[in-house]
Amino acid sequence: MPYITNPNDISSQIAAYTQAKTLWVDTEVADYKTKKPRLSLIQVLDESTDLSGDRVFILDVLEYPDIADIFIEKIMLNPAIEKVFHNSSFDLKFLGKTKAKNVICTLEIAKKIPYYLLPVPNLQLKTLAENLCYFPNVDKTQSQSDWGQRPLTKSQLHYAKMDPVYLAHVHHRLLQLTQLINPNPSDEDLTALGQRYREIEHDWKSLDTEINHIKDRIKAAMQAQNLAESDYFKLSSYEKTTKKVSFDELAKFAQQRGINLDFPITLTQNLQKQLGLTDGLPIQEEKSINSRLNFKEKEQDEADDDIPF
DNA sequence: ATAACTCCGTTCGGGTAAGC
DNA sequence: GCTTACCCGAACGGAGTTAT
Repeated sequence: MPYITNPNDISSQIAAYTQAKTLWVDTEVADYKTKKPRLSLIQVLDESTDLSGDRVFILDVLEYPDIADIFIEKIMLNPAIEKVFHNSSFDLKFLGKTKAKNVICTLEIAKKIPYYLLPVPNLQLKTLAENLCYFPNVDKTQSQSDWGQRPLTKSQLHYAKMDPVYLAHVHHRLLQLTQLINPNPSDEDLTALGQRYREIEHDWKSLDTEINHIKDRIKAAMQAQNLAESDYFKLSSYEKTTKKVSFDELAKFAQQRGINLDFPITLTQNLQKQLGLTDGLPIQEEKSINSRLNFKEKEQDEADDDIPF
């Protein structure tokens, strides 16, 4: 685990990384609660199979923002290098913002995977590392420590080194799951999918209706008992203001003020009924095709009404 | 504290099926 | 054949999550 503090060494390490295909990257930020947070560390891993963190380089850029800028220019803005982060939107605030190219976010990937394939209470890196990759005892206690102090403690450096390791393994497993959930629709086995649907339909209906029933009861109960909070739930409410005006008044108003209100209004069935004949109205029709799944109750009997033998 | 993003609850419109 | 009930998707806005 090389911990590099010398600006020249950091620069040459950055130069070496320009040849990489994929980099797993994490940052630590000091004073993140203040108005002027400072980038403290950039941790980089270029070999996803590393389990120990031996190949992680920790670049200490706290005193060298210009070196961080070199990292941004040579690595972050380079579309040829794939950069993997967890919750990349946070790190990108310090590493190139919207100008960064070819950035992968494991949090975003994880969000796209349905719960039944990734049944975890949250999608924090620690949780994914433990549940998806079976890393024991992932320590996140240093996460909110003082990254502005020097020297950094041993456990801070250990924490900093391990994050890219977790990241690379989580990334690998997420890619596997992603492949699993994105089959080619043309190749799908509709019989197998239908059978699976039948298998779980009963449990799904039972659970779904019970969950909703319970929710409704809890909501009604908390409202009746005037509770904003119970052991398990918070009840929030907000006021919603909807402003309405009669169509006539609106038209008059717009005309008087010379306001251009030339935008289309949907003629709902209700409106059409009220209008009656709409001859002379330049109505534009937009057609859309919506498809919808309908279940067959039974296996269909071989049709006896369309095949004449 | 922040920013980006998705989730969740709600409402609305339109379409289909059930019921008479 | 007509009305009613229900379901689905779209749209909207607040809540929640994630990193340090």
